[in-house]
Amino acid sequence: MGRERATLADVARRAGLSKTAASMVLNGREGTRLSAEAHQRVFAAAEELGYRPNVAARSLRTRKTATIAFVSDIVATTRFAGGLIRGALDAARERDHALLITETQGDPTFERYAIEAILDRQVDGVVYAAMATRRLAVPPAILGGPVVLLNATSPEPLPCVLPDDEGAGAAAAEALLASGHRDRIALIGRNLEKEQDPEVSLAADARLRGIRATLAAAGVSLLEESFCPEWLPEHGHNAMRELLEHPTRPTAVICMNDRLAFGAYQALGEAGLTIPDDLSVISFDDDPIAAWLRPGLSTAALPHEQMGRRAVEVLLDGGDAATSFVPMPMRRRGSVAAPAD
Amino acid sequence: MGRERATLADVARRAGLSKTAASMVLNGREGTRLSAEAHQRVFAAAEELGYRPNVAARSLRTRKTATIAFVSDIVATTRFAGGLIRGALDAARERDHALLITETQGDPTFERYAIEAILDRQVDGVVYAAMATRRLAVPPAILGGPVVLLNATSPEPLPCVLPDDEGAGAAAAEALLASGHRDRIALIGRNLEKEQDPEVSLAADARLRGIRATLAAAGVSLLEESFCPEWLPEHGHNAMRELLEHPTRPTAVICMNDRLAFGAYQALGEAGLTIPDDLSVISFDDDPIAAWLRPGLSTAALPHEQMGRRAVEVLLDGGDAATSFVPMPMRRRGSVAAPAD
DNA sequence: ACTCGTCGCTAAACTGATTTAGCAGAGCAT
DNA sequence: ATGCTCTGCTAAATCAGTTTAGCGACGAGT
Repeated sequence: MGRERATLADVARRAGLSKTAASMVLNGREGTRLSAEAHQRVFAAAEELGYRPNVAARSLRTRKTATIAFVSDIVATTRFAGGLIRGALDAARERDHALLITETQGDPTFERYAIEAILDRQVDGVVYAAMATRRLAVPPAILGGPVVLLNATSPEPLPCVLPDDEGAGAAAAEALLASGHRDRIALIGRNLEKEQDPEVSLAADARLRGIRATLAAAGVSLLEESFCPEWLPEHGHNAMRELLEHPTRPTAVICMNDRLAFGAYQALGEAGLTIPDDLSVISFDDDPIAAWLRPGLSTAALPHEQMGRRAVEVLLDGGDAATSFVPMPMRRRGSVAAPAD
Repeated sequence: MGRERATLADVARRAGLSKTAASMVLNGREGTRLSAEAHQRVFAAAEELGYRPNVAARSLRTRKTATIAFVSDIVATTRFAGGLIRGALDAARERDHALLITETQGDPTFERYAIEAILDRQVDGVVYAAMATRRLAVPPAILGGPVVLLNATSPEPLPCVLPDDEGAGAAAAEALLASGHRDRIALIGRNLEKEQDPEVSLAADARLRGIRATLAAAGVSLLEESFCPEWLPEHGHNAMRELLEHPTRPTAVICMNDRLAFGAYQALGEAGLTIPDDLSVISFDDDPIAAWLRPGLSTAALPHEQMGRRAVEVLLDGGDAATSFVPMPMRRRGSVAAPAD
C-alpha cells in the first residue's frame, strides 16, 4: 500500500525551514514564535506536496494512534451490529479517528487474542460492545486506557451506553392506553432467565418495569402474561395461540420483541383474525421485519446508530462517566387501533 | 491504552545479547548464525517479560502493519454486512492481521476520507466490498497495494469474490423440476434496471440466466414473469396477487429474493391458499426471515461468511487474480412440494 | 559598553523496532 | 607467520515523526 509519499522533511525543505518548524506549524502548536510568513510557507509546501503524516511514525513518539477499537462479542449473527458500527464509524470519522474491529465470539481464547491485537496497535480507546443488552465482565488488560461499554454494563465503574428499555416499555403501554385499551392487554415474552440474570439480558426486566409501572399508574393490570423459552417467532406463535384459547380474548398484546410479534401475527392470520381490528399488537426493537408486516408493526426502535455514535462521543470527548440512556423512538405503524368493543 | 511494556532492548539486555540478536531470533530469521543457546535465552527473556513488539515501531521500518482495511459502501442498512465482516475477521485473525473498517456510504467525500484514513495507516491490503452484488469503480489511490473486491467486480483486473448466483438460479429451478413442477412455474422479481445495469446488480441477471438455462434444458419455459420496481415485500405481495388472477394458476413461484417471497406468502395467506400444498415457493438469499416463515422458505443462501473469509484469503495468501465464485447452498425448508394436480 | 529579554528559528535526541555492514576470534592452509 | 574463511555476534543507520534544549540577532534598559 502507499508509495512515494512526501515526508515532513520534504515539506520543511521546500518551505526553507526545519522539520521542527514544519511540525509545529502543521500541528498548530500554540505559543510558538514562528512568523506568519513561515506558517504560510509550510502550509503551502504541505499542500503542494500533498503531505500526509505517517501515522506509525507519529504514534511511535506520541503513543496516540487516532484509532479506536470496537470489540464486540458477536457481530455476525445479529442484524443490529450494523447500526452500532455505523454510528461508531460516523462519530469516529467526525473526530478523525479510525475504527479497528474485533470479535470475541464469547470465546476466552479469541478474547485474549483480540485484546492483544488492540494493545499491540496501541489504540486510543476501546468501545466494548455486547449485541444483546446485558452485564458483562471487562477484561482487565484494557482498563489501562479509556473504555466505554456499549449496550452493556459491568461491575467496574465505566461509562455505559444503553437503550432506554424502561422508557420504551412505558411508551408501549402508554400507546395502548391512549388508544383506549384497558383491562384486556396481554403480554407475550415473559422469560425469567432474561429478567433475572443481568448477564443474559437487561432489556427484559427494564421493559417489563416500564410496562407495569405505566399500566399500574392507570390502574390497569395485565390480563395475561405468556412465558416464552426464547424470543423467536415460533414462541410468539405458540403464545398467541394459547392466548386465543383463553375465555376472554385480549384486545391488545405487547410482545417483548418483534420476532415474537411476527409469530403472533402468524397465529392471528391462521385464526382468521385481523390486526388491528380484532386485536392490536405493539412491540420492541424495530427489526426490519416490522415495516414489512401487514399491517406494519408499531414498535419501539432500538436506536443502534445513535448508541454507536454516543459510545464514541463519550470515549473521545470524555464527559460523564455515567450511564447514557438513549431513547427508543416509537415507530407508529398500523398495528394499534382502538379496541372493537 | 497500554503501559510499561517491555521493549526489544529490555529483552536483549535480559538475554545478555544485542537488540539485533534478539530481533533476529524473535523473527525466526533463517541463515543467521546465532547459537541454539542464544535462541533459548532470547525466548526465555521475551517470555518472562511478556514482550510484545510495538507495531508502530515495526511498521515504521518495514512498512507492514499486519492490518487490512475493509472498505464498504454501506454496512448498516443491510443485514448481510455482518456475515461478510465476520468471515473477513476470522480469516484475518487466523493470519494474525487486524481489520480496520470504513464506510463510504456511496459518498465521494466520505470515500476520499476513508481512503486517506487507510493510506495514512499504511494498511497491507484492502477488501473493497459492496453490499449489493454489483460492478463498481475502485478509487485509483488504493491500487498501489493489494486489493480484493468483495461482492463486486470492477473494470480493473482485480481479484473478485462473488456469490454463485447463476448456480443458485439453476439450483432453484432444478429443485422445482425435481419436485415435479413443469409448465406452471412463475417468476417474481424481474427488474430490467437490475438485470441490465451491472452497476446496480449482478445478481439479478445471473440468477435469471441460471433459472432459464436449467428450465430450457428440461424443455420448460416460465408460465409468467412478474416485474417488480424493487425487491421488497410489498412488490412481492402485489406480484403474487396479480399472478393469482391469472386464468392458469402457477404450481410454483421462484422469487428473486426472500423479501419478495415474504410478500408472496402474505398474498397467498390473504387468498386462503396454503404453501406448499396449493403452491410451492423458492427463493434466494436466506434472509433470517426465511427460517421464521411458516412453512420455512426454501432458499439459496448468500454465503456471506464464506465470501468475507475468501476475500481475506485471496488478499493475504495471494493466489489467483481471478474471480472466485462462492457456492450458494440451498436451504431446503417446507415451501416446496409436488404440485397438487 | 554591558546585560537582559524576546524573537524566530534549529540541532539533536527520542520513540522501538529492522537491517546493513562489519568486527573479533578460531581454525585451517600455505 | 600470514592470509583466509567461517562462526557468532554487535554497532550504527534507518524509518518519519515529536519534543527538548538552546542559539544568534536584535532592541531596550542602565
